[in-house]
Amino acid sequence: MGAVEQVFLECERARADGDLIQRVSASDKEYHFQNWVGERIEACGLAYDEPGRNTYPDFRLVNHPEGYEVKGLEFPGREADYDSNSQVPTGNHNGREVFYVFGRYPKAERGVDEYPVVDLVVCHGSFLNADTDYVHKNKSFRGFGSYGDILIRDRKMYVVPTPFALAAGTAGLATLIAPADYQVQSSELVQVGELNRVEIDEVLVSYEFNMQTNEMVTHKEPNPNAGIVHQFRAYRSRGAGDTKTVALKEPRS
DNA sequence: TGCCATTGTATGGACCTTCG
DNA sequence: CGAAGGTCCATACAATGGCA
Repeated sequence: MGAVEQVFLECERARADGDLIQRVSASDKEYHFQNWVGERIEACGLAYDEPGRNTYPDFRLVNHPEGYEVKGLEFPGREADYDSNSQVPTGNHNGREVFYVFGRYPKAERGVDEYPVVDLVVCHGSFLNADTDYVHKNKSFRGFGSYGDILIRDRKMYVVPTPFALAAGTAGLATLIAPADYQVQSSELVQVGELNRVEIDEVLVSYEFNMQTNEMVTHKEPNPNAGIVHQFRAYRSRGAGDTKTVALKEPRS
């Protein structure tokens, strides 16, 4: 069985069994859910490189060319998109397949250090962005301000639609979204939908910011992959909401 | 004078808050 | 609500300064 399949099924088992997320500290907003996913990978017996703060994807498997990027979201809360600061989502990074693990959990309550996973989506990175060529780079320069000593960071903060916003039928359940050509091996996985994402006609290649008018202009070029359809399939764990179908929502413009 | 420990700066991750 | 603006701070990397 493919590693993602194992990880997904274990996540769903843990969610359904009510294995709780443990808050690390009062101010922790990034490790609690990551740790929960780490325990799942561990439960699968998969070896991984320890995630650091600036590693991408968070968990990199040692014996499979595969990695998992973890995103925790409060529920109810922000649903349409998530901040992907300085990291464009991709389905392939350094020769590794990248899967995103989105998990939603209840809003933090004072004095409550354990809480359940409401729902989750494991999706291939290419579902969020099909491109693998773009290389992200932040640049900065000094010289701004009356004294010329202020540094400006051109820090691109990518804001990406969440799979919950992209695909209807994902709320309250656990869903795996994989490329259509991905060979599912586990009989525990039931297909619950097909999702086709179509590439746009023009891609953004640059932008300029005028600091006097605060105008920003973007420049586009024809997309060599215009019209290409990227096909995905949604799966659920057998018996766990496998009659509820998943379909792409109307895209936002 | 080369090595290492310490300090400083840049980068990146992950939310939160406010306003229209 | 969602978009824009903001906060916090852990790390990576660079610079500095003792000291054998």
